[in-house]
Amino acid sequence: MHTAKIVKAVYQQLLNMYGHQHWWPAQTAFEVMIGAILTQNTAWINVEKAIVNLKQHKLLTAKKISQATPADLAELIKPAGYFNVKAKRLQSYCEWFLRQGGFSQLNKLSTEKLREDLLSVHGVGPETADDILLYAFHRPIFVIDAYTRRLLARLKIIKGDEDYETLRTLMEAALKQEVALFNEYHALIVVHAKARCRKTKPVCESCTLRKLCHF
DNA sequence: ACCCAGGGTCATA
DNA sequence: TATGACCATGGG
Repeated sequence: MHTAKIVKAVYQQLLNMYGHQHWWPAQTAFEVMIGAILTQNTAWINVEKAIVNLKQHKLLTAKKISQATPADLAELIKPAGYFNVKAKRLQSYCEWFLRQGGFSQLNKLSTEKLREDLLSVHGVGPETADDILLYAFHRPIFVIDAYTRRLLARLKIIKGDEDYETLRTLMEAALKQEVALFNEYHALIVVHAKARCRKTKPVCESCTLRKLCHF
């Protein structure tokens, strides 16, 4: 299967184009987890505003978030959209996090067990769980998002309607199981997607991987 | 005015 | 199991 060769070549190309990204854009592992939930189907710029609000009100801890009223929490995260839904999700997550004993206890779990537990939390689906596993717990899990799916479809590696696990298995099978590599690759895919050709600029001149452009 | 953004859950057939 | 509705702000 030379799928692996293509996947590796794309990584090298993206790295040449954009350089190292040092992700996730957050100051602490806890902030990574909150951001992962807030960014569900939402532009990151809006998530940043919500996180700033949480910081300003000193609510960026598991205890504070779980103790806040849903209405107060919703008000602060408003810029991130879906604020009522996400307020509940943040609280479900923080209650679970505290119940499990926080990082000190969760770090002891195997990656498989931790993933299973994360997925059991209301509001945490596969991508959010994998964001958290990779960027907050530093586990070798490849994050699949809409950009990754489009990219693979564009490269004719997939049709596009495959399920999440199929794509994750595909990417993980093509690469060395290294946290740093998975971290960088997913970040590069997102950065490339953000820098993609716009409607106002149908041809991306600087893009040496034109076939990867999404528009 | 329209489209989409670093998804997930729930109801229906 | 497989679609569809729903959640909602903000920038292009």
